Parts: sequence; C-alpha cells; structure tokens
Amino acid sequence: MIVLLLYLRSNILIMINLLSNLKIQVPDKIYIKDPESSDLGKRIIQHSILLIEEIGFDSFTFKKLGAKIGSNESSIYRYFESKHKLLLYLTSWYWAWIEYQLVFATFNMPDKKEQLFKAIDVVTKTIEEDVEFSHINEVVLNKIIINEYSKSYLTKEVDSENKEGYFVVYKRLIKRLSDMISNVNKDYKYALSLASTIVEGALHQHFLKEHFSSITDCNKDITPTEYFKELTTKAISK
Amino acid sequence: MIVLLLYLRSNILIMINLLSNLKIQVPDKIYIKDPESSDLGKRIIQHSILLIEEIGFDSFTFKKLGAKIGSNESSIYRYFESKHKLLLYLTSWYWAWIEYQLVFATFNMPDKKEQLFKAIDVVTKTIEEDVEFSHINEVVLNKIIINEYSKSYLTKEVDSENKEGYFVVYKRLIKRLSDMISNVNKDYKYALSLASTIVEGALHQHFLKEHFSSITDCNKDITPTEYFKELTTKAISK
DNA sequence: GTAAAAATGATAGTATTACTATTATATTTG
DNA sequence: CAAATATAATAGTAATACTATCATTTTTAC
Repeated sequence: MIVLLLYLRSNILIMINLLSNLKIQVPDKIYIKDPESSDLGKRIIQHSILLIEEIGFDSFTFKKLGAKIGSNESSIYRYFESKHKLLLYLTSWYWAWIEYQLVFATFNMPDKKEQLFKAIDVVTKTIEEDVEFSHINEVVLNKIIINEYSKSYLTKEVDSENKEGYFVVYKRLIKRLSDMISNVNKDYKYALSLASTIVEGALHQHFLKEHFSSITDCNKDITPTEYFKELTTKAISK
Repeated sequence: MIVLLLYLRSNILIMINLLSNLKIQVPDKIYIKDPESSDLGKRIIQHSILLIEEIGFDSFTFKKLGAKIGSNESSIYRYFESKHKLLLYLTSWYWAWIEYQLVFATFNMPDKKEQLFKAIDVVTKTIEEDVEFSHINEVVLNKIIINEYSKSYLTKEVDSENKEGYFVVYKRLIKRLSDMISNVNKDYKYALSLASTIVEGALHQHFLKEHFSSITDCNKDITPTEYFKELTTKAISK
C-alpha cells in the first residue's frame, strides 16, 4: 500500500528530497534580508502568496499581511523594501522552480524532440500538486503568476531593474527553451520569440480559460499545453 | 506635387475622411460623461495619453492630469470614476480603432489567405503615423497599449467588468481574426487561441524588443509582424 | 437678452497607502 | 550573562483616491 503510494507519487517524493537539500536561488538584490533565513521571513513568503491570491496584488499591503501573520508592518519592511520587490521575489522563485524542473525532467534525454515536448509540458502546465513539506504553496503561486506576473515588469523602472539582474532567472529559462527548439531545428529563425511566446502565451491562455472563455479554445478538455505542443510542432517543421 | 502627396498618403487621407464622419464607439458604461461630447473631455483624453506614456500608468493621477490641462481634479472625476475606467476607455478606443482598420483593410478581399495576412499586419504592426486631425495620438496610444493593456484586465474585478461589457471590443476583434483563420483552414482546431496569441503575443514581442532584447528575435530588421505571419502560415498549414 | 440649466472650478475633507524613524522589548549567540 | 540582533510598537509624513459642497462660468432655451 505504501509502496504503491510511493510509486504513484515518486516524482514528487524525489523532488521533495532534492528540494530539502537544494535551495531555489533568487537574485539577492531583490530582498533586504533573505526571507529563507528566518521563521518570520518564511511566514512572510508563505502568507503573502495566500493573501495576494485572496485579495489581488493591487489591494495587497504589508499592513494587511502583518495582520494575517500576527506581525508588524515595520518588520516586513526589513525583508522587502516594497511590495513590488516582494512580487519580484515570488516570481523569481517561481521561475527558478520551473527552471529546476525543466532541467531535471529533460536531463539526458537523447531524443531532442521528446526533450522539447517535455520542456513545453513543464512550462505550460497548470500546477496541481503542492510540495507540502515547504512553506511555499506552488499551486497558489502558479495562480499568482498567471494573474500578476506581467505587473512585475510592466513598469517605468523595468530597464534599471533589468540591469540590476532582477529578471535573470526568467530570461535564462526562455533561453533554455529556445536552445531546445534550436536543437530540434537549427534553421528555425525565431527560436527565442517562439520560446517567449510559449511561456507568456501559456499564462495568457490559462487566464483566458478562466475569464474570457469565448476567445480561447482551451478548456477542461483542451489544455494550453496541447495547443502549444501542436503549435510548436508545426512552427519548427521543415 | 500635391497629387503625388495625396497618392502617397491616400490611405491616411481616406481614413481621416472616414473618421470625421465615423465615431469610434466605446462601451458607454465605461464613462460617466462621454469625453467626446465636450472640449474638456477631449483634452482629458488627449493629455491622459501623453501623461500616461510619460510617467507610466502607476504614477498617473487625476491631480497630475488636471495640472497638465489647467483643469480641476474634480472636473475629471465627472467624466471617469477612476483612472482604471479611463484606462478601459483608452484601450477600448484603441481596439475599436484597430478593428475598424482591420475590417476596412480586408473588406472584399477574395483571397482568404491574403486577407488573413492583411489582418495580421493590422493587429501586429507598430503604429508609426498619427492621424493628426484628431485629438488622439495613435502612435503614443499604441505604446501605452504595449506597456499597460494587461493591467486593464489583470484585476480581481475582471469577471464583473466583463459582464458589464467593458471588454466586448477586444473580444470581437479576436473573434474576427479567428474567423479569418478558420476561413483559410476550417479544420484548424485552435483558431481562437491562435488569434489571441497573435494579438497578445505581438504586444509582448514589441515589449521584449524594447526591454528584454535577449529573449526575442524581433529587432529593427525582424518585426513581430513577420514572425507571426510565418508562425500562422505554419500553424494552419495542412 | 435673460433666466434656467449645465458644466466647470475651488476648496475642504477622509480613509488609506507606502513608506521612514525612533524607541522598546524579545531572542539569539558568543 | 552581556552584547548583538531581531522583532514589535508607536508615531509621523506626503501622497493617493477619492467624495462633498459651494461658487462661478458657460451654454441653451425661450
């Protein structure tokens, strides 16, 4: 019985194991004090995810978060200089986590086409299972990424923040995917644009599915993953 | 000489002519008082576009706008109940204007493939010439759409606002494009998703080109239009 | 041409936001 | 156990996102 359970959830169990040794790396200029370094820091991350999902990023404030975790607004400011930086932290964490899965799941795959498909799987799927042993709820975080990610870069400060390295994780992920596209068809001229279209487009299709279902074909039967796999196949076919 | 000029700019001249008779229709629940109905209203629209482009939507306030146009904050509130509604107005106007061009430019084209290509042109290109006879600067508005459009729907109120009809113009545009895709290949299963990917994806590629050039192939030589035309061709090929 | 209606302007006020600064109190560590 | 560090509590500020009221100007209707 336990063996069967272990088998069914083996991927997740392996990941839990690795994650307990590995730390998802977020660019350190994003925070003032590393939230992973203390109990309060972890509670800030854990509950900010839940609160942003609950009330939306626009209504989210450090004061409300403080109330939720029974802590003081001023204490949260010692970790992040603004709610915008906290969002950058959460999004960087998310993409680093996705990147980790992408690398892990596609490692050593001899068939490059299969590898690319696996990668598309990872970057376009809905997160449905939460790695319960950490303070970060990935299912909820995935929802935040769909609803709020664009807000992290659609700002007047994007160029200076980009120079500071706040978006390196995301850009690295897109490049990895783009390389996998080129591995399948080295003559395809738009590997970077296709990679960025897949990642951003998948978030968008997930959003449309929830809120504007009349302008997407994605629904409970057709996933963004399916759509983007077939789009990619066609796009890079010779 | 004048004839030559007329010839070169004939598309624009025809548009000016039509636009002086036609009014771009925006869902009327978006505003309290129609800004097209008064001089102050037009100045609000004209200068909000310039100010949002200048300082970004997040820093934009009605007080600052009032200062720019030598009018009072309270007067602006008589036209729009919030800056969010003003953004909805601007985006609806923009998509209605794009829709108009799409319908106009593709009308009566017998070759359905050519028609689709023309439509992709219209929805993905950078706006470079401003119809100078109106108070709306379309070149600047296009930049705002690239930087701010997502913020108009990535909110907790999206479902209720959608029910109120605030996004009808955009959805209608996507449907038109989707129909054109189906006209070329009626068996293609993802016409709606492809249409929404093209429109949203083009805005995204324009943004990347400006701010994250390392993760797009688009640049001064390769346009999002070119990328999406070739992507579409491949996607719907049998 | 004037009276009524409508539009705009000026001023004031409110609750909230997004912080900074200071001081007090816990907690950890050497 | 003292010193260092972390957290909490409180206060304060300028700005935001409005609402309300009243005064003034402009438009329109007869």
